[in-house]
Amino acid sequence: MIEEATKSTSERILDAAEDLFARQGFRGTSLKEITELAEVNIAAVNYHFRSKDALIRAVYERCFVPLNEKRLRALAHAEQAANGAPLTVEAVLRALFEPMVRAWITDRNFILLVGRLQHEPDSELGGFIQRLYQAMIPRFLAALARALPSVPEGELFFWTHYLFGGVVYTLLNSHDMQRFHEGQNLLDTPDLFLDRLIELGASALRALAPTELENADNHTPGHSVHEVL
Amino acid sequence: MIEEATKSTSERILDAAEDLFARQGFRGTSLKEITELAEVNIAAVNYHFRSKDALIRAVYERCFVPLNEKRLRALAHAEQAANGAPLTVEAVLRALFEPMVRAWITDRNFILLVGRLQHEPDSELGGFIQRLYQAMIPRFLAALARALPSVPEGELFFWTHYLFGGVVYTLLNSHDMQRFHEGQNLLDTPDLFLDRLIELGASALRALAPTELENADNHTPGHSVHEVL
DNA sequence: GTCTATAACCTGATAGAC
DNA sequence: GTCTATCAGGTTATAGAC
Repeated sequence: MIEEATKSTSERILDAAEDLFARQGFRGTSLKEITELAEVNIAAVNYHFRSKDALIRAVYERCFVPLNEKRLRALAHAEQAANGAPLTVEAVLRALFEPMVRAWITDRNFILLVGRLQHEPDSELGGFIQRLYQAMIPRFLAALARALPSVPEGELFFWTHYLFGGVVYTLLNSHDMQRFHEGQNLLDTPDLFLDRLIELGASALRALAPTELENADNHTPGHSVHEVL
Repeated sequence: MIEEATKSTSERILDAAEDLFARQGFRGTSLKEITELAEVNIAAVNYHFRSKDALIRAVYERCFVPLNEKRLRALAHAEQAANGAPLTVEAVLRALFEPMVRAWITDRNFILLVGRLQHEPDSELGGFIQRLYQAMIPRFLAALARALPSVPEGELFFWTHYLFGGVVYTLLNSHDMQRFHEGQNLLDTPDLFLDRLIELGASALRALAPTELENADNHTPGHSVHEVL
């Protein structure tokens, strides 16, 4: 996020745009502000990117593509370790949530940009991001369905989406913790937060199938996706 | 949301502003758009409200105050029914969530406006809304602490905030259900959604206190706050 | 590739007639 | 209370010199 002299003009523009879009939104940020923060000429945006809309898409692509790759790689890695056996719910949720939480630690812009997207449901940008997610969701849903075969996929999707939303909201509104309740909170210890989150999420999804036994032999709650990244 | 000829100019402006702010944000909405949708003169905004900022606060006040009143009234009603005994976790969560879900059914602008606030953390508006919530949170936290006395309040707040966030995200991104998974979903049956949500949330909060027994005598999962409104 | 200059337009806010 | 007219400034985008 810090503009270095070595970075190219287009990278400096992307850095500045990411920062300002995250904080102020798309419409709330002018090209003038972006180019001033990036310390480039105002005309450079229209030269390197075609328009403001194209710049927005470039910013999102740079954020989302690597994160979704990490998630899919973490899932593939867990499946490889399971050696053909169905994954535990915990393993699937960890592959889904850990990259996002780790990204949040190093770069809080990402979660802000995710939040911004909730208000662009019909735009061209929304469809663009939708395509990115649509490649990921079937993979994770299939893994969850193998972990909990007796739960209808529709319910699995609905409540995993709910749990996912809680993570986004919690990270997005992390200041609420200091604002409304003094003292330490779980976000100060992301590893502990992840463990508790996965524990809570897994028990919630398991509760959808009261009679489900599920194979618990390769249950590794402390296992981290961190090492594969 | 429908402009009627009988409504006053300031009400027409508030309706139009609420609609456009919800869809486009504050910075993304011009006074010209608002006055055109409201079918009033452009100068009327500065006459009835002092400025655009004051209009935004008026819109939020009109949305938030009644909802928080409903939540507090539902909690007070449940406590009255419990006759001095601690409430169940379910009863507290229902008082917290039901007014929001019911508001979402009739007016989806509200949840969009809530979402917009996540990106105004430092502004004067953020502080304004914070004061509204700050009146509510201690009341609900106290009720939860009575229901689960062995759980530290910090953890109760953190995970209730998480569960709350999941509701906001789910309602805000309700289109995801149709987008990513065909067929019926829980949001088509809000009463069932509420029951499942409260069930899931209560078991999640109870899991924070493994040794907790808790009084389950006035446990009424199907009880609705609807009748008191 | 980078700059200046400028076009064409929209913004919030206000003054003053009715 | 409601209107027109207008202010000073900001907006995206582009044309053309270097």
